[in-house]
Amino acid sequence: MDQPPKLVTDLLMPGREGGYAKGYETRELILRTALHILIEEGYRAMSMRRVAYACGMRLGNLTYHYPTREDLVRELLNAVISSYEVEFAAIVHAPGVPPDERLARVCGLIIEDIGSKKTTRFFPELWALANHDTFVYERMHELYARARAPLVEIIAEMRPDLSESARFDLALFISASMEGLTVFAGFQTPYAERLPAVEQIAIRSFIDIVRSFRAP
Amino acid sequence: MDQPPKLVTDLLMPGREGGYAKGYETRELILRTALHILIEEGYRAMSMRRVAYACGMRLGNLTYHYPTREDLVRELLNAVISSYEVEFAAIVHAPGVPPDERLARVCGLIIEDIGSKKTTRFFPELWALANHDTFVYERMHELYARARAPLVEIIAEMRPDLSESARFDLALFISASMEGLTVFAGFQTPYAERLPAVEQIAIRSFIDIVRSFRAP
DNA sequence: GCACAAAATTGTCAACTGTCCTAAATCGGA
DNA sequence: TCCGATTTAGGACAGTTGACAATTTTGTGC
Repeated sequence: MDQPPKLVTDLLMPGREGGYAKGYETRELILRTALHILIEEGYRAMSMRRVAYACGMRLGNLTYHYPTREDLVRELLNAVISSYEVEFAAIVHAPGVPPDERLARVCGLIIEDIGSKKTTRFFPELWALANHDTFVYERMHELYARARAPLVEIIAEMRPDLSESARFDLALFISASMEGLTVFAGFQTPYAERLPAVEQIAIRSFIDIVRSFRAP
Repeated sequence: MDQPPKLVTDLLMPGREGGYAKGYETRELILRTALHILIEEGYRAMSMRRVAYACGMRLGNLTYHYPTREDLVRELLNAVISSYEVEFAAIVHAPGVPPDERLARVCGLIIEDIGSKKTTRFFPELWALANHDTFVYERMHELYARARAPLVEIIAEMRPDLSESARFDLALFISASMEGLTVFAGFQTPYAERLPAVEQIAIRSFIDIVRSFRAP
């Protein structure tokens, strides 16, 4: 029932500018620990002290690196979101494959990622936060805009006859549709074992609707 | 930019058994206020004192009706989830309409509900909570199972040739697909104004995939 | 080895949290 | 109207929270 070991880093630190190497490592430990608590016990449990003690350090030390809780949350989200952004950037460039197949591959990757513990746990927290925090809201939708971009491109190849707006709506639907699976077929959800079957349905459905869509 | 006035109650109190009418009204006020805070400011802001003072009452009074915070949260979720359950129950029974049309109607209702402030704000909180709280997890998936039931029925009418499992997977995909729209095209989200367009795409896509699905 | 910045530690602060308790006020049925 | 059940007020409690100041330890570059 455990998770396959993830080779990809689930957290991308911003480049170190000045400061000692040790401090940089400390900050990475802090963010990694904070993420761990967020995933395992939720946002409410992710207090400054909780993070500090889980790091084996004192509160004052934590507040030295991240003066306020808001600073910590901001940097944590930035680090996690950045890790997705570099992953997506790597996927976009895969030429010599027909667009249908590329669409299937991209969607397959995204849906399989949804089955991972980190994604299943992290994003619902993010969605909830985005409803009440402007910074989270903007950063999150910035990420999703990047994640949608490849979809829009592929759809444009498949359906050059469609308007830009229609293509966007299709990509939006496909993207949102996949994200919705998180709650129902994500890690340790009731229908986690149906994820592969639903993935097949989803991909077939997406290709169909892109091929057959007619503007109203 | 405001919400059209909702006539349907967004919170269904459990039947009053014993006690004075006053106490019953107080409990309703408490739950309604707690929901309001949850929607407007998030789960973290929904503290006992915050709820009590927003109700214009003292903390001691709140803890009389809901001794612990967990009691309050449990009852709040039950009340909100129940309101959805009675709505769904009303929709199920609408005979004399072809299944495609019924599928379109049910999905249309659900997607339009996703555009409401209450739904857009409440459910992401629920999803996040469900990841770390067994009670919320079970109650939430109980709700979704009921919400999916009509879909499964309609799909069974449209595709009696399919296996039970295949029908379920289709319903699961359709249901999850719609829920995913919450984050992107829900109330005051970046693409809220695309919700009607995406609704058309979604419904067409759902009917297509149910009609054309072939077991692997 | 020195000087100094960076890092880490300790302790304190007011504010807030959930829970519990008792006394007073209020309500509804007899 | 009166009495018991129900509801409310008010306070006390221990524990937690985020923020901050003062201090010591550590590491780096010269």
